[in-house]
Amino acid sequence: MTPNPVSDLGSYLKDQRLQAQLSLRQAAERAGISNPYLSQIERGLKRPSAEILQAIAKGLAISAEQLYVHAGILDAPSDEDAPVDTRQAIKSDPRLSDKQRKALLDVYESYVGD
Amino acid sequence: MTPNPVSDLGSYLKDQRLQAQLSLRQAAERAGISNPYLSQIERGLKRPSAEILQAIAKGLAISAEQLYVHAGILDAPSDEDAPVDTRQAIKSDPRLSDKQRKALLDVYESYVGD
DNA sequence: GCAAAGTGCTAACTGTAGTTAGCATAATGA
DNA sequence: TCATTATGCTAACTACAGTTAGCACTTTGC
Repeated sequence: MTPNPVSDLGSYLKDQRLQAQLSLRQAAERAGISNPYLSQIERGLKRPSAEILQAIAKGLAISAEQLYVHAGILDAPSDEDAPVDTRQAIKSDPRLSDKQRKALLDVYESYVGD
Repeated sequence: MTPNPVSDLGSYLKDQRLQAQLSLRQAAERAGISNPYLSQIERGLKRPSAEILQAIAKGLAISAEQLYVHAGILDAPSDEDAPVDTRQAIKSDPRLSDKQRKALLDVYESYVGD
């Protein structure tokens, strides 16, 4: 079921780093940590502190909350606190043109199947 | 203005513990950590890992997010600026995989600029 | 062909988180 | 009065997070 959160954190981080087109050293420098350490984190050999995680998240411009969840440090977003419905948010977003709104909704629906 | 988050964490924790009518040892046992360590945390001598923080939070039945913010580990609630934020909705949508989330965010961001 | 620079990795070290053992004081109760 | 128990604290240790130095392998450019 839920994959090991700690070892999974590594591959998640690596994924995000690659998607951001960053080398290990570049990402490490952005996060202000050493590249061997980031390497060890990505391979699941070390479990970074939350401070480090936050720094990495900032460096990769991704959500710290997301990272914490993957690190098993924060409990998964409880469905009970009723996160805003994404579809609804898109529909009512004033910053989107109608065309953009439609496109974004299409992408979203293709993902969640509906 | 904003007090030092790290040293402030200690007094915040102590406050919460006293409000819960727990002795140091009781709180430590509930959190599954040693009482000297909790003592040092409360006095700002040690900075606990996020895992420990989470355990303490659970023991005191308080919000882990709250604690993380006080620990300076999580940035203060960001949704103040945009009440119903599409970006936020996408980020916290449990139906999306991380890849999909990233992709959708990329599309959205390309639309609204930011 | 071969420097030069970029890739990720290993080894060995340092610092600090978190431990156990035990101290001093204050409150309870026989 | 004196043992007992709970309070928080200090000291000394262990484990591991995070460091620097440097290796082997590709890729780029002259």
